[in-house]
Amino acid sequence: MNDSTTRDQIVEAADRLFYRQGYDHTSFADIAGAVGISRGNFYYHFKTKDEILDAVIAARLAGTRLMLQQWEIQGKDPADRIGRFIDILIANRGDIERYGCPIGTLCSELAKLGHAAQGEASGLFTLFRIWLRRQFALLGRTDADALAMHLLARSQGVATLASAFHDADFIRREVDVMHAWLKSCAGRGARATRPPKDASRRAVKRRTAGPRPRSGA
Amino acid sequence: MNDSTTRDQIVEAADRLFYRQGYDHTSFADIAGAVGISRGNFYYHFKTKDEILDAVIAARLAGTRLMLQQWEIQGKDPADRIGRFIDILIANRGDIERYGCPIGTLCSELAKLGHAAQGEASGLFTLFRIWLRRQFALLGRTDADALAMHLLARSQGVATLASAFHDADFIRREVDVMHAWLKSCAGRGARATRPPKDASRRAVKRRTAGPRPRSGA
DNA sequence: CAGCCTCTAGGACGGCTGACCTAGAAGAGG
DNA sequence: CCTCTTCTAGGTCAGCCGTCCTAGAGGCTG
Repeated sequence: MNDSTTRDQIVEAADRLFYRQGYDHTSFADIAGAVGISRGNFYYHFKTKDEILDAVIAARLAGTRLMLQQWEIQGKDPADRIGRFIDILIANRGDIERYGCPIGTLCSELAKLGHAAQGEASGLFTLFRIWLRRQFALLGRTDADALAMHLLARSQGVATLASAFHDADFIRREVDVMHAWLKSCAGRGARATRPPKDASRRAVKRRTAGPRPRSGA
Repeated sequence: MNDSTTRDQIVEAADRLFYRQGYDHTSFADIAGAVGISRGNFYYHFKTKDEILDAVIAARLAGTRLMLQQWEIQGKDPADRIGRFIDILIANRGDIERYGCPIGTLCSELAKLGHAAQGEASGLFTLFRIWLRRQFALLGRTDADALAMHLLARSQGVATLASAFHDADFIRREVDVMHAWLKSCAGRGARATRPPKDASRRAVKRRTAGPRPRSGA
């Protein structure tokens, strides 16, 4: 189990190809060609194509957990951390314009295929959802989960439309709008739903266990 | 040109199957089985699978145009018409929860396949974009196109997440937020995009759509 | 009747798919 | 040297794919 084993190369190539071509449309031959190994060699590392998908999802989960952990450390405050999430759209705008969101398009495809790994794929969204929920809760919002879902949905929509219209500039504009929205969210903390509730509820300072830094990768 | 010709049945079945299973994953045998005709019979009506896709997209375009025209007539004012667009999510929430948005998922798949019909598929979005742009312009907004794209993106994101989490109730909540946002848009004319303050609370009565709003979402 | 057109059924074709097997290379340890 | 384990290459397999062909049913016209 060295650093750049064949297995890792397969997962990496499959990850990239699943993103760019879709899972169903990517064949063993495609991955083999990308890695530079023979077709039949797959059976030693993965018994079925589904196993490759599971490994790809596991790798994405691990990578996402790591990223969120680093944001947790590097971000000055919750608003700053949420801003980093929004800025993913900017950092990846080239790929998003061409292939859409890696998570959203995978979940959509697996849903249409009726694939068993739907739940694991949507777990990628859940990772962001829980993380965002905590950040919004730290801002004093009692509707933190709804805000997390709202922001996730906004990002998804931007990715879908940017891909459909091949318009990376649209991403920039919507990211600005999202940052403005975030500012208005962070400005008034204790506001719960519509009516102005009393501010007796302070920011939830749950020191809940963060995402476990488990999962080998 | 009878009413229920074999060709129409093929297009109708293909439309439904492309939506539920995806274009690439739907075979001639699937469509033939749904219609109840033999596999080889396709070649008389459509020479290639791409031709079926073109016919499906053309049918969706025609249906969407008809729906928008009727909204134009039935809607009392621009804000009311835009509200009807938002309410597609409610009317189709069952399908959206299972299969996502018919337009967005088709565009995503065709983008990954590198299919030539990408442009025609995104034309479905353009239909809504232009129509929404006109409505926002009638509201006195100078940034009508940005608002149209913003609303389209919001709808797309809601559909994607509702499908990933199999949560139709999320659709209801976000639709309420969108209606609130629309209200704040219609209030004053020339202002820039205003984000929603709250992520929950209901404020809208359901509408009874005239034509079946089966496209868009 | 014959002739023509529209439409359908069923099968055949090459090609690609995922799954699977086996021989053997590469390396470690004795 | 040999043996064992780990890993790889190449090939085989049944099965489905989109495409395409042909025979013929059914209707209409003359």
